[in-house]
Amino acid sequence: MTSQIFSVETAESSDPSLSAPAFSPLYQQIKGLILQGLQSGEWKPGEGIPSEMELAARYRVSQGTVRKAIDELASNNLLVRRQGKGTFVATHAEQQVQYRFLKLMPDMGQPKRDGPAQRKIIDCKRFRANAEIGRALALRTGDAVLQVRRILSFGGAPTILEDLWLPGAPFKGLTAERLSDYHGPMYALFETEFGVRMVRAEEKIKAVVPDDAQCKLLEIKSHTPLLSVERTAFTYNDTPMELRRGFYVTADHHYHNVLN
Amino acid sequence: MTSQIFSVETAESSDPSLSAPAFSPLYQQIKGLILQGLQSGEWKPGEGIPSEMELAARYRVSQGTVRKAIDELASNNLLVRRQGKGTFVATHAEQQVQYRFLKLMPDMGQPKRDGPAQRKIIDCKRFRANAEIGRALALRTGDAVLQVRRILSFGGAPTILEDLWLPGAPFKGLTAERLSDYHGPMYALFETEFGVRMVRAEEKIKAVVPDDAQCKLLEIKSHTPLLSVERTAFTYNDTPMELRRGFYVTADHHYHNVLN
DNA sequence: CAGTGGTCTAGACCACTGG
DNA sequence: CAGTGGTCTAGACCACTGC
Repeated sequence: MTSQIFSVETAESSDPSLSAPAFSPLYQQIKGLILQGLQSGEWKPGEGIPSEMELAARYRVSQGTVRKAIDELASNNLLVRRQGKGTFVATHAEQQVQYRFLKLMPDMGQPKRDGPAQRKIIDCKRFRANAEIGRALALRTGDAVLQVRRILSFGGAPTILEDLWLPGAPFKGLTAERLSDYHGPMYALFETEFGVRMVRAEEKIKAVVPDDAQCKLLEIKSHTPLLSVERTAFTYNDTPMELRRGFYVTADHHYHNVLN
Repeated sequence: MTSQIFSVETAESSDPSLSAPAFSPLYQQIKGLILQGLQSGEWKPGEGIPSEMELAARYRVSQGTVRKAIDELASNNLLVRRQGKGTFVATHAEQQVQYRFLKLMPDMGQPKRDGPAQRKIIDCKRFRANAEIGRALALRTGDAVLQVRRILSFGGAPTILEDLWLPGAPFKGLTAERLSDYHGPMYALFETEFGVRMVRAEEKIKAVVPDDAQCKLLEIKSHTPLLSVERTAFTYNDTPMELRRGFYVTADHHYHNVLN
């Protein structure tokens, strides 16, 4: 079983020294096939995927090969392995860490945040993408965009003011009411209601001075600096699906990061 | 070769339901042994470790088992694999990314920073640890501590002001002159001159207002907020070896982070 | 108990590096 | 070319879960 099942790496041109050899190990191809199943919705967040033996049979490779493929997907947080039970599609819902992408922690106290956050939706409106939003979300200027503004409070103190921009098409039907009614992480709602799963994100962080509106909403004095956190979140295929600009009050909290 | 070479997991008491089963896979034990070699200095940063086959023979396990051990150490950035050449101890010197732990990027421009940073050592003095420093570095209050203050500039603009605290014992002989003379990352100097390798770090980030001294050193106006980045860096064994408090000017730069 | 993921082995072959 | 890491297989057994 050394032969390639999938017609890859066969692009052997007359001059192999030019252009890429394009060698791709079998397990990478399997990884790609599993990824397709995830994107296509064959297996939904929270559900289990077939056992390693089943997948090995389906793709006609050994168990060790699909194992290595799954290993990588699991280390990318796309799958979750549970010994004795199976392998499951990762989800933002029913996750021990309520906010996987929120790295703001209280200065004192446990990794567990001081109780669940209070969330208040301030605004939720549609408009047409300007150049900046369009670029960030890979849309054309003028395409429909949804903007959400909300405040998160910890222990009663307003701490995070954030604006979100979402592409209008995938999120058709999202309203302030639906956001307010939903209990649980926003990304979990995106999964269950709109079939959009956030997989990865990048953040750019700066220190800024608040404007008057921000001071009022966050109940801070005008000289209190804010942490500006601009996040782009991606679904499968590195498709950007959300732009988010958050302003964090860091009087009693800090952004926590681990470097390896 | 299923039997355990190392006397582990044999602690089978009369009541196995009580206390931990303490089962540890073979490859974890191998990982521990390799780690010992790294800590003890048997293999130094930049050097190569024995080949997988050699290690397999030495530890009396299969190649696949040491392979899995090395895989984990490599994903922890302790080792670097190079196909066809061997496996090497990771080092902060001779690394493509000059500053592995510095996540400040220019707003515009490549991931490559705008040329190498200009570094200026402002101060380097010894004193005795107060309670806070002692706690952070796992020292007793009163133990010798080294404090360094320096400024990093990018393209001529002072951008980072940072204070470092180091335990006095391992860094005996460190002077401002030696720091100034050294070209390359500070952590590389720590490796080659003091045998201290930084493996992991944690950062706590806040937005703060600068004081007068910081304004003068960073050449900024008093209303310019700063990013406060407090880092604890660890060697092997999760031993804290450095406390660092940096203040970043984020007018033209941002702290870049990736979330998975 | 059967089914799942997790470990370990032994051996074959491939891709890359350097002399 | 020999030596290294990288891939793939086949099969055995272990640890955990749930019925």
